Amino acid sequence: MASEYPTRRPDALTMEVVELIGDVVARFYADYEEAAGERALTGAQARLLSLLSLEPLPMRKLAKRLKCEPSNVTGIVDRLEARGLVERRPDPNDRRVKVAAATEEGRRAARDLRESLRFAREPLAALSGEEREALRGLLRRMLGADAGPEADSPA
Amino acid sequence: MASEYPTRRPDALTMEVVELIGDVVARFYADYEEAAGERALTGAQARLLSLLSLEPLPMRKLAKRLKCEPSNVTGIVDRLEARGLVERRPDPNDRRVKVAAATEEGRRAARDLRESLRFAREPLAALSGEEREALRGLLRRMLGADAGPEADSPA
DNA sequence: TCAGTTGTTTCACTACCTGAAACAACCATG
DNA sequence: CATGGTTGTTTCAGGTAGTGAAACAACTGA
Repeated sequence: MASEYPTRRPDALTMEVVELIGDVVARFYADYEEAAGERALTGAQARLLSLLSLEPLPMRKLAKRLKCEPSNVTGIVDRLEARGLVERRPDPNDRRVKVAAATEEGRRAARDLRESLRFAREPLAALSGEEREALRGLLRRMLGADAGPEADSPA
Repeated sequence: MASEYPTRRPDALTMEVVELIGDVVARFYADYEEAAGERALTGAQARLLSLLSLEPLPMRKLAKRLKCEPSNVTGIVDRLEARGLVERRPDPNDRRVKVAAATEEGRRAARDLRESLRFAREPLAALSGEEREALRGLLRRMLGADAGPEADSPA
């Protein structure tokens, strides 16, 4: 699936774009952490809460989505639960599984967070509507290209 | 300098682009961590080493570049130094400061890492040269828009 | 029934990260 | 040149994130 020539160096234009993407990533990441921090959340907590604000998920699936070990999710959910942002529910179909769900307050916090992403407004504001559409198209193709590792439902 | 109406919700197109950027960020970040991991480096170690592969830097400046506390840098440099990838040198002009510098092996590791970023090749490979140029332009404008916080030299 | 599997947690361990305090070296001023 | 303030680095305590192994309960299939 991967490149046939893993050591071939990309051309200058590609390298420059990679550099720029790296900068954007750094900016976005920093802004995200800061927005989370303003709500006394860590980045990991914010990411988990964002997932749960869409739909409740069992611990196991949370771990898969966050690409980490289930034992790690336990701790993050513990801390969010202690603050009343998340709760654990039993799964009626399988008494082993605990379904983590955002509470009303948790959903509110997640919405707040999403809407406060400064990065969304400021740098993007420099682009016209047409340019944003062009950017959307390019990003979609980048992401679609290597087919996101969606090994989720066929588990 | 920021938006006048911090709570105004962005339009749908903007939100979608933000979503896509988020996805790109997640992909890039994961790939970066993985590439680092393959060389037995953590993400933080890899980022610090990348900086030092360009030029030696005093601890204080490293902290500024990494946007973290100097006390944190101490530990990361400690671990890299223990592995021979980085060394601390005295600053002839100021006996208080320690200048961290990548060793030959450290520079090699950083170059390796940079060239192995899969994200550089695969998703970008889906774009034509023209599209890459367009993307470069858009990213540049996004980053230039809010003037990167370059409070570095006037320190 | 009972062996194997799966979902969650606990535990030990490492790394990251912050803030406060210690310490050395610099610098300015009297 | 003494001395007090500042700056650069480290140490420490404390909390979060992350892994991997082991424990445990509950499910599943033979």
